[in-house]
Amino acid sequence: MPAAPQPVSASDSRREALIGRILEAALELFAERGYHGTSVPSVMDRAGVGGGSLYRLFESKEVLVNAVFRDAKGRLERALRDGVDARLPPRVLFDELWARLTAFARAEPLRFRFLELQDHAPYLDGESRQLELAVLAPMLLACMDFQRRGVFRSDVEAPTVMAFVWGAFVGLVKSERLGYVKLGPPAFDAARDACWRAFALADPIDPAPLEEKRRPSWKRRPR
Amino acid sequence: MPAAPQPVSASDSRREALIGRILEAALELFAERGYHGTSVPSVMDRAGVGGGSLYRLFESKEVLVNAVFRDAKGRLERALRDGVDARLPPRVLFDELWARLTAFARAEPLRFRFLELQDHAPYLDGESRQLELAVLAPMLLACMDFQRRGVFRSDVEAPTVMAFVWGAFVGLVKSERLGYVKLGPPAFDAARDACWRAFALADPIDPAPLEEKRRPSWKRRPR
Amino acid sequence: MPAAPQPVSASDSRREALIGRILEAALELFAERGYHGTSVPSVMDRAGVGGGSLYRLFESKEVLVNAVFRDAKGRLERALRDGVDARLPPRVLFDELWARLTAFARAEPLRFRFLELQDHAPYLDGESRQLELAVLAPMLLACMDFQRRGVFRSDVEAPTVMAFVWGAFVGLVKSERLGYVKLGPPAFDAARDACWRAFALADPIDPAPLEEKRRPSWKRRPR
Amino acid sequence: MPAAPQPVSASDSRREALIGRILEAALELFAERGYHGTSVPSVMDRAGVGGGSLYRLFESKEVLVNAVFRDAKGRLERALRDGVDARLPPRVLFDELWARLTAFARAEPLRFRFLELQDHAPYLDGESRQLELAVLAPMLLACMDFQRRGVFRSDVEAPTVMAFVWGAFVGLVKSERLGYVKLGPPAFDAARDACWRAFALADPIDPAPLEEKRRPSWKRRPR
DNA sequence: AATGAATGAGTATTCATTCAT
DNA sequence: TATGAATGAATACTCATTCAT
Repeated sequence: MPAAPQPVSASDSRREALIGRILEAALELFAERGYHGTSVPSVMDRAGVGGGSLYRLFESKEVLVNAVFRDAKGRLERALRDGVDARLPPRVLFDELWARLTAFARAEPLRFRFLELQDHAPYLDGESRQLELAVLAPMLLACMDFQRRGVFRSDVEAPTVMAFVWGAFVGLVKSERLGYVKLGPPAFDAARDACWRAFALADPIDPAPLEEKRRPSWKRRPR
Repeated sequence: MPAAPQPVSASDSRREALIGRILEAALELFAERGYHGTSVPSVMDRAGVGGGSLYRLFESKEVLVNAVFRDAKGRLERALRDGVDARLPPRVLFDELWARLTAFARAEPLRFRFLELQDHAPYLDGESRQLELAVLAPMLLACMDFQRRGVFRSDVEAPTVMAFVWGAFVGLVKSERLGYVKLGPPAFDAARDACWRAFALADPIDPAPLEEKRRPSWKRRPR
Repeated sequence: MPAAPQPVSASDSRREALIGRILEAALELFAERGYHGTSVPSVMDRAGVGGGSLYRLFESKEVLVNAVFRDAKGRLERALRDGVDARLPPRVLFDELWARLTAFARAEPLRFRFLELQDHAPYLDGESRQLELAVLAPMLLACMDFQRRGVFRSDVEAPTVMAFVWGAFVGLVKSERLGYVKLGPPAFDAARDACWRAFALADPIDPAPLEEKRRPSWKRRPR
Repeated sequence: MPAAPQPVSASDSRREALIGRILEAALELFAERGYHGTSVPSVMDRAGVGGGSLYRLFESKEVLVNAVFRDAKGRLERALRDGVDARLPPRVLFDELWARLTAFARAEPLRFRFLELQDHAPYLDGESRQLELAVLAPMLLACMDFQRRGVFRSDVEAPTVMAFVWGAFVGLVKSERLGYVKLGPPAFDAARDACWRAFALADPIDPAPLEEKRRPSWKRRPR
């Protein structure tokens, strides 16, 4: 089960390293200044590569930003999905996802910020938009499942719940970045519980005892 | 009680009209493509003015974007604040603010989107940032008041509550714009109730009977 | 003998005053920053007139600079010519002209500087260039006369003598403006004598006794 | 003794050539139309380079004009200074300098004209102004030396003598450029002698016999 | 393969000039 | 008559992209 394809030759690995440097540099700049605010030469400088090399690997600025997007979105997707057992008890599953999201935002602030900035920007291509859905889909399914099982209320549609929860989380992160609040683990936990209260039906099915099993993946770096 | 100063001459009113056209054109483009993605000539074209005119009224692109920001933020502020009685019962006050926010987002989608794009972007000047706070402050005060009076839980700080609620709302609006969900009044009401549940203490102080008085300003345009 | 034409009506005199203000403002700016470095709006501002007025009186920037040039050159011409008796003894005549030149440069530094800057600039029209000659002609005639009468050497042509003397004078003034030297009347007198020595034949025809009659018009302002 | 550093690579020499072409083009245009009258695109066109290239080598129009100035002033300085023996007999030294100045003005009319246009113009930077003094200093020293040794009169200060002589020379050159006079070697020699007479004391210390040694470097191109 | 020199279309901004009021 | 709002061509400068080395 090769998670990452092995480079087959020295030159391949050089190529990979170069791509990595460029993607990293581009991420930093795009996240900080946005797509239009970032010049290709500034990416070259930061990555320490010449113009020709960059353009051999990415045929245009648009292709580059899409690559950065797919890389970041892919990492987020894996961070949320890998090794999650959808059959966990709802509350545990919910907490697990929230914890993973928190960990990702903490470990990869630039990627998180970059992804926030790009909501269907016109320079994103079809494939990138597909990925958007790929990230949301499993969470959406879980949400629908919760509703079907009576864990979540059904007075709002599942996508709306998703939008709400995702929005609330982004709001917290953005607010911290702008310096309006300083958030530690307890605050994130409280926010998580607030989300749960917002949509959960008061249910004896999902009782307090689960409390001990929570907080499972607090420090893991998804990178 | 003249809310807006009356233009005292024909040339003043022409000037106002021109400023209005430019601000409108700039808003549309900035909201759609962002600051760096919008060229000054494109604003001229859309506003139907020559280059010199725009630069007589706004001395640079930065001044222009700040003017658009202040205009939009000011409208939002007035929409949220004008005629609100902070002494209403908590639940009624909360619903009122939510309704006003909803109405603003509906009536002024471009302005709302533009404001969401700008998170303390480096081209906003001091005065614009002041306004940012001016909008949040009353809501923040209400939130702290709710906590003090035991209406809201106190396990999260008020700014965090604000960030959460604001983020959730933005998440909903953005999601609708991207076509992920279609939201009608009932969905917004449900989201409002979800927010309330997220932070309210189950309290007999704020009893059900208030229910009848809700939904007060559903169609008002905040302008 | 009306030197300046009398304005025949109130509106004529307003017109004259306006023209005067514009010419003055333009002179100051052109002298300081040159033709291309001076914007028409800056002239309007300094003169305190609207764009339309300026363009009614001067149909273009080129026409304006020519008017300034002719005004300045005309003043210089009159300063050098009015009331000069070409039949004075050579040395006296020479000293007289030098004194007038000095007085003009002192009294009208901006005009002098402006005139220095414009050597056949391409925006000067035929009439302006004619004036150039009108200023030089009498001096040139005097110079040729001196040569004919054996007062000046004849190993250089008269125009060359003129160029030399004029250049030397401009050199002094420019040098003072740039702060390289500080020149008082004695220095100008010494320079005058140096010029004389440069071209005069040691002649018993022009003996020392004339000394008393010199320095005749030291304080007159040619304006 | 390598006067100019050898380009160490092909790309270095291409770079030098490009810089040379740009400086040449800029010189021609600045000399003809002045700084403000010359557009950067016109320099590009004349040099046959694209916009980016010019701006890679010179970061702004101001930097460019300073480079042209320094290049021209440096050439003039070397033309006046290289291989001059300050211990030559005064008259011989004076003639030598005059001859070099003449040769420079003949060989490099554009550079001479350009330098004349710039009188401490506001766009010249500190380094350029230093150079200004570097050119004048040796001549000034010689002049002061002449005064100390009783070769030149002392009724005017040395800087004034310099200003006079330099101004006279510029006057001649300018006059020829404008077509007022046509100057050959004899005319320049006569002007030189006029300058000498203007300031020299009649002295037996510097007798006629030196006459034969004069006119030493009439055709040398200063670079 | 990799560089960075070179390009030229594009950007923000200014300014000579016109014209409605 | 006089103003200054309005224009649009032109300017200094940048940047996405190409290509010779």
